[in-house]
Amino acid sequence: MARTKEFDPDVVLQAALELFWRRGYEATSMADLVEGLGIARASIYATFGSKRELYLRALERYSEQRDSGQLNDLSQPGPVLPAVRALVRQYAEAGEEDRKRGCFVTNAAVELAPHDPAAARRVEASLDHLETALTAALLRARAQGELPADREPRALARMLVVLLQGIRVVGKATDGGTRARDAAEQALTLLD
Amino acid sequence: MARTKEFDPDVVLQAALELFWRRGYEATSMADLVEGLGIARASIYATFGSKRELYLRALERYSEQRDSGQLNDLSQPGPVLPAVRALVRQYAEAGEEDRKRGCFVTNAAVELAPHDPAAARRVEASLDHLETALTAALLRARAQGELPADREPRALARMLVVLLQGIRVVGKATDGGTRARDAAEQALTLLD
DNA sequence: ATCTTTCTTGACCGATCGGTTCAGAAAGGA
DNA sequence: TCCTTTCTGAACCGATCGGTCAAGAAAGAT
Repeated sequence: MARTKEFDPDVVLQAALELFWRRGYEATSMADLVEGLGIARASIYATFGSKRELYLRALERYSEQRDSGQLNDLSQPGPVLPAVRALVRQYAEAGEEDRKRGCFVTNAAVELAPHDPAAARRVEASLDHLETALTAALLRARAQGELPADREPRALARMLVVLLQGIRVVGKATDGGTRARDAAEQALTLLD
Repeated sequence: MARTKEFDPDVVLQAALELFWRRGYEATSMADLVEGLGIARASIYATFGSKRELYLRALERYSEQRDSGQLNDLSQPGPVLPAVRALVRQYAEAGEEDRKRGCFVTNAAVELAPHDPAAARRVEASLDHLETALTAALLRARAQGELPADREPRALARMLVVLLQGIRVVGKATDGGTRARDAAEQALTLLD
C-alpha cells in the first residue's frame, strides 16, 4: 500500500468553504487557499481538481449543511409558525460578521450563476429546498389551524425565500440598522 | 491651448458601467475595459484614475439614473398604488437579459460592500433613496385613502426594498419560473 | 509657421494569476 | 530491509493582472 493522506479532505473543504464564503470566488486566489487550507498547492489539485471544482464542492457542502439544518428547524413537532418566525428573524438579526459574510448561496448566485450553469443549478437547488421546507411547514401550520385557511403556503414560502435573499444583500452594506428587521416583521404579518 | 479630448467621458463611463454591471468588478479586467471602452489604456487612467475609481464612478452613475427614474415613477399625480405595484412587478417580470445582469447596486453590495467602505456607502445611499421614495409614495397613498390608515409606510417600504433586492438575486439563477412573481404578488397583498 | 500644452498610443513594468511538474519523503506489504 | 505507491513541498510555467511611461500627434495661441 501507499502512503496515507496527512490531511482530512472534509476539514480542508470546510476551510475552503469559509475562505470562498468570505471573499468570493474571483477574489480568493490559489495562494490564499494554499495558506488558508494548510496543505500544498499540488495536494489541492490532486484532491479537488481545480479552483472552480473546489468552489463548487464548497458550495454544495454549504447547501447540504444549511438545507438540512433549516429543514430540521421547520420540522419539529408542535406549533410551526414560531419556528418560521424564528428563522426569518435569525436572518434579520444577524451580527456584523454574519451580515458581512452574507449567505454563500446568495453570493454564488450573484457572482457566478449568470455565467456558470453548474453554479446556477446548485443555487436553484438550494432555493428549491428552502421553498419546499417552508411550504411544508406552512401547509402543516394551516392544517393545525395556526394559519388562516385562505392563505397560500407555496406563495408565502416563495415570498419568504426571496425576502431572505434580500436580507442577506442589504445586510452586506447596512450597519445594524432596523431596515432588515422592519422588513422581516412586515413580511411576517402575512402569517397572522 | 492644448489638444482637445477625442472621446466623450460620459459615453465612456456608460460603456464601463455596462461592462462592470454584466461581469462584476473582479471579473472585468483592464484589457476588457480597453477593448469595450474603445480608448487607450492610459487614457482610462488619465481620465478616471484607477480601475476601482472607474467602478465607483460607474456605480454612482447607475444609482443616479435609476434613483431619479424610480422617484419620478412614484411621484406622478393621481393614484399612487398602481405605480408601486408596477415597480415591483417590473422587477419580478424582467426578461432573461435583465435577470442575469441583475441590479448593479445588488451586485456591488454582494461583491464589494463588505470590504470596500466607499462602495458600501454608495449602496446604502441607493437603498435609502428607494426606501425614501417608496415611503413618500405610501404616505401619499394613505393620505389619499388608497392605503388603509393602520398601515406603516416606512416598514412597508423597507419590506419592498428588501424584497426587490431578493428578486434580483433569485433572478440570477432562476430561469423565468414563477417564484419571483409569486413572491411579488404575495408581498403586494400587504398593500390591499 | 512655431511653440506650448495636452492627449493618444503601444510598448513595457513587476507582480500575481491558475495550473503543472518533479524530486524526495513517508508509509504499508513482502 | 527493500520495494512500491502515494503524498508533499517547492520550483517552475506561460498568461494575465493592474498600472506606468515615453514618444509622438494634434490643436489653439502667438
